[in-house]
Amino acid sequence: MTDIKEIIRGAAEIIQVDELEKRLDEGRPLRIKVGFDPTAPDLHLGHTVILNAMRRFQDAGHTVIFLIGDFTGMIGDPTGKNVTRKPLTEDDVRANAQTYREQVFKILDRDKTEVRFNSEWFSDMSAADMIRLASQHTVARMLERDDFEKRYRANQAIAIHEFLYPLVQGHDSVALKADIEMGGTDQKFNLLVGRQLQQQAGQAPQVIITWPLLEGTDGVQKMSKSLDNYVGINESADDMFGKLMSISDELMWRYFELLSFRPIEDIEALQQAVADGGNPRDAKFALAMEIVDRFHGEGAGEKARDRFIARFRGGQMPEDMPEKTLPAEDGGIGIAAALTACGLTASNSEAFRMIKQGAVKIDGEKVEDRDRVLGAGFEGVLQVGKRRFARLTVQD
RNA sequence: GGAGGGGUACUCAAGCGGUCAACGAGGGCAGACUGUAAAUCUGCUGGCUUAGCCUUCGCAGGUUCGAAUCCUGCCCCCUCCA
Repeated sequence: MTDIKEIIRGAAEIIQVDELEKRLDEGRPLRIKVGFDPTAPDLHLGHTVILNAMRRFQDAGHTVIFLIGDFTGMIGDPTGKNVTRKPLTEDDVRANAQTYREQVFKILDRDKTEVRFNSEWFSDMSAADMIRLASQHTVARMLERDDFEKRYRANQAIAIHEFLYPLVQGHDSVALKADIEMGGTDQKFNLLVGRQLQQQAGQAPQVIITWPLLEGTDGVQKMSKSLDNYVGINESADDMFGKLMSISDELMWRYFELLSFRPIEDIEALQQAVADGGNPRDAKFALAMEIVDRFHGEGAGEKARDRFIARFRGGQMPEDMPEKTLPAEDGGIGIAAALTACGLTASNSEAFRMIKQGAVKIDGEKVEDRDRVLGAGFEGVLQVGKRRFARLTVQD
């Protein structure tokens, strides 16, 4: 039996702990519901925090319900920013769901996962039923939600349908008879509505477990694609490894807690080793290897680490890099134009700046002459900074 | 419907007739130092056929030798009143 402490490690909040313990004591497989937005199927490590928790429940013998909010997607969670959101077509939803499946089962146990759509019980719901659902909650209680309250006080618009979102999500819990619902800390209010609706429907209220939003590689803001501080689960092993190595030491422990499957004692041992003078880099290696292994298969992490070491400690070039062949004009091509054509710099102006700063190398040799011309027949590796490489051939 | 305030480069934010490709901060990139970490220091951060030239300050016109800066019209945002 898996230790409950292990399962809920890193959780932000549990409502109520004693209810959770009681249900676990019942000895039956619990139904754990987690809802996913059907619009953003490109997962990054931030999303995996909750997937990992789901997996731990599965390993302890429980059933996980992967709920795709296709009906809810038509409403759009109130963010205050995007009042209007393009409704998804059925085809979109199906395609997104497929992408989800492919990515999600890298972590979840397929056999212990129930994939459901909330359109199952909503698309046929009558207007009368919907109004009946709406009657189960009050405006005052809706306004308890932080962002509603702020917007209301600030005289900003709140559309009626936004009030419906928590109700719809809560009704999902009723329909699924969820024992537990998990979500990000930003979901707390919606999850609480589920508790209430279940109670009104005569069900035992679900236990709520919220998970922190993982910080991105910058260590400050939450991981998100738009902030470009994310590590995508479909990224190459080398990119993934490199990005993980670039996080700060402090953040590394956070990632260990939320992303690693290592037992807590192991992590504490690593922490102790670093405190005793061990190189934190080695702990980071362990973290990066574990995560690369998870998404690229056993052994991929070790290989990624070896390449990493070879490249950065030994100062070697990466094995694979973009290759480019350019035509020689008037017998050659200017270094700046070549860098830009290879995508290493955004413009010739930037290329000149980089050369001036001593950031440009050809086959490892620093380029000093900004007007250098690469003649026809040139073959070599262009480099800007530490990480941008391209292999270039100049043709006649 | 009325009154007022504002739209400047990735973001915030100065400038209010020439010395402005545009202060400063953040972010980003690069160099040094390292463990491709953090912190720190330094530089860069519109484009080009790059020691010169070209295009930028909501949009379109106008005044002027010269405008981000003045005038006119338009669009958008915010605040107060109805």
